[in-house]
Amino acid sequence: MNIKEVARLAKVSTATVSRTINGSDKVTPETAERVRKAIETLKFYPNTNARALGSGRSSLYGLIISDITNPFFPELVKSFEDIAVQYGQEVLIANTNYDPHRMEVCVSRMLQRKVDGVAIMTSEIAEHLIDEFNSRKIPLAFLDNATPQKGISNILVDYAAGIDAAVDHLISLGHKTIGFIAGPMSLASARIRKRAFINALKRNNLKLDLQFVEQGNHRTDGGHEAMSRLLDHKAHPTAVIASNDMTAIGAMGAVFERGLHIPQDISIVGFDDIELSAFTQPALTTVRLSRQEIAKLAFRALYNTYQTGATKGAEYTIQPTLVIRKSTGPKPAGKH
Amino acid sequence: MNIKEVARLAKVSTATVSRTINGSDKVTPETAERVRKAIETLKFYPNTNARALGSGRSSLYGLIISDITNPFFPELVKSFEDIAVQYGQEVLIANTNYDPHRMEVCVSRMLQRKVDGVAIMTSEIAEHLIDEFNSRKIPLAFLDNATPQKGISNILVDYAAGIDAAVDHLISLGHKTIGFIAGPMSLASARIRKRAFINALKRNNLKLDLQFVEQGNHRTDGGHEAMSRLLDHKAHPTAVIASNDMTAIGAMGAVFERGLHIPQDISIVGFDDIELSAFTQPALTTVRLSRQEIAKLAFRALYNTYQTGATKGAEYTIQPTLVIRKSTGPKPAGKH
DNA sequence: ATAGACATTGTAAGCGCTTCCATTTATGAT
DNA sequence: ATCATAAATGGAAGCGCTTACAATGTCTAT
Repeated sequence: MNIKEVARLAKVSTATVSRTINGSDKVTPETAERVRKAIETLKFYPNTNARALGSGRSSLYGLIISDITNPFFPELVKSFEDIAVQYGQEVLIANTNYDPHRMEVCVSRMLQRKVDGVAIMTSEIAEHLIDEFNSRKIPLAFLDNATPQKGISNILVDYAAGIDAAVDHLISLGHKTIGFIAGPMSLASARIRKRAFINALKRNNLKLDLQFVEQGNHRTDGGHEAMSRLLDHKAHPTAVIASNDMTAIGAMGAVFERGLHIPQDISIVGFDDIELSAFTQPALTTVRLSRQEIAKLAFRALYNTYQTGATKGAEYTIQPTLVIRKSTGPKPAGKH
Repeated sequence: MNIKEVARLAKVSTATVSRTINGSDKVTPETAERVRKAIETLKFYPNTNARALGSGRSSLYGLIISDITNPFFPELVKSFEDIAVQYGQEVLIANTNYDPHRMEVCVSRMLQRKVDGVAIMTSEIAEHLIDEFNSRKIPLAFLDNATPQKGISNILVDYAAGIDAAVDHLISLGHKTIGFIAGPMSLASARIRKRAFINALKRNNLKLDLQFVEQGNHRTDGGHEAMSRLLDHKAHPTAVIASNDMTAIGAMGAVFERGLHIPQDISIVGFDDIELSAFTQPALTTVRLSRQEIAKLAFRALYNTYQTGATKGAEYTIQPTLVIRKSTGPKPAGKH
């Protein structure tokens, strides 16, 4: 079953069938109708591989993530696909599994499939791999690229604004001693969040006690351990901000283990607003980072760059927003 | 950059380059080495579209799911990809968004990309769409296909065994009045789970009180409401089994709202063991349904069928296993 | 030295589309 | 009626591979 058979049945040339499929305006409505009917009766599905090969356009956009089982990504993937579908494009997903070596495999897949653009939503990528895309003029869009390059689009997140909102919220609840559980310092975004926290304290004239800035790893276990250490201090903070939600969830577990209550004894704030966060007990107050917005901006940047052949990438900044749920409350009376 | 340039640089024909890429044994090691070096220096990536078109094999396997943001699926997707990679195959993911109409789009994508097989992990699919695959001899693998057909592989889940294990566990903890929150009756698997629950009670000579068999919807809100209704009974069950984890999580929220404690006042058991379940407070005891096993069996069935050209599909049964965490405990003293 | 068998490599015809260019047909101005 | 112009359609080359088949080279047995 191919375009030739359709052409035969519709009594037109293959060129006309192709034009009909692609919605060219150079086909009379009657001819188009005849072709469409032929396609229908033959149950013909145009071969994507042949189309891509013939046209030189794959209509495929790559999306490289760390790991689909990491709760941060599913919503991002879904949003990216939704917007791609709106533009009549398809999506190729690849995950690195946090392994720089696997990034090569991901890039290779993208290159072999001749994608029209790639969104890279995970940090580590070697310079020479970026070059592969550049030399082939394949548009790239990064999330949080620390060292932006000409021609590459970049989605920046205003982490500072998000952290500020969290700190302000806690201050408005009367908290004066606020702790922080940082993410891995190898991650640029984690470093920025930590710094933003320190700056926010300064801005509000709260004293910064470095023993209340603990180190986590953006996973639950790290959050659990860091919070345990925080609680070991006789005068521990009455509120703690975690660098991401998984950390916050781990931290909550540590609080419960000590027989303390959230938010009566201690308030917790996360970052990201993963789906899980609405279902913790109590529901987690967190700084929402809209994956939908990230996906939309990234896709549009890629699409526009590909279509216009632009040589310089776009740059966007996303504002996270505070989502107040049940894990934050007034500073407990009698505490400092 | 194409195979021709590689051939020129390596001073061989394109056929030899192709053979080298595909690991044919009809190439002298020295020649192969020369070709490989040429590929390396030219940074050549073979065009997947051309390969598929030329060979008639796409080496692509489709995976149709409901929605990647549904916590049941990410692990399934990951496992499916992992096993596919092991076999040197690629994966095309499509989601229906629970919309039968979107299923047509998914099928269309699969057909256009000429996939070598499709795993359908979501229920509703119209008969005529199945025919499209059958007539093209594209292997199919279903999860829980209620009406199995010749030529189609089927992964069955022994839901009854899972529910039995949950009931036995609760009985061993002393519970005598056990409630159940069912899933949507439109779902075959939900119907089976409910029936299995009723049978398990019978088998253990526990009296079945139909007012303790509530209706949920496999989402948190349904679980919440159903549990609220259950708790309205003055003599409510001391343990409740939910048809899936999302339901169980919603139910837990309802319990907390009444100021009751889990598992001291009431025990809760879920089904599926989604990632979230290990992080609820308390961690959810649940019946684990291994998505990894499902994915492996489905992929292997498809791959084998495609390779051998077999006309009859395989059938497998998966045994779920009880995962005991913290949401179940001894029947509260003084209760019936 | 020579024929036959076998291993390696090359030639070229597809695979199923898209699209440039040529051709045909319709339209309108003169 | 006639010709220029535009619109619709067709012919065919090409996209980058794979692979059947042909050609070449090597080696052994005679």
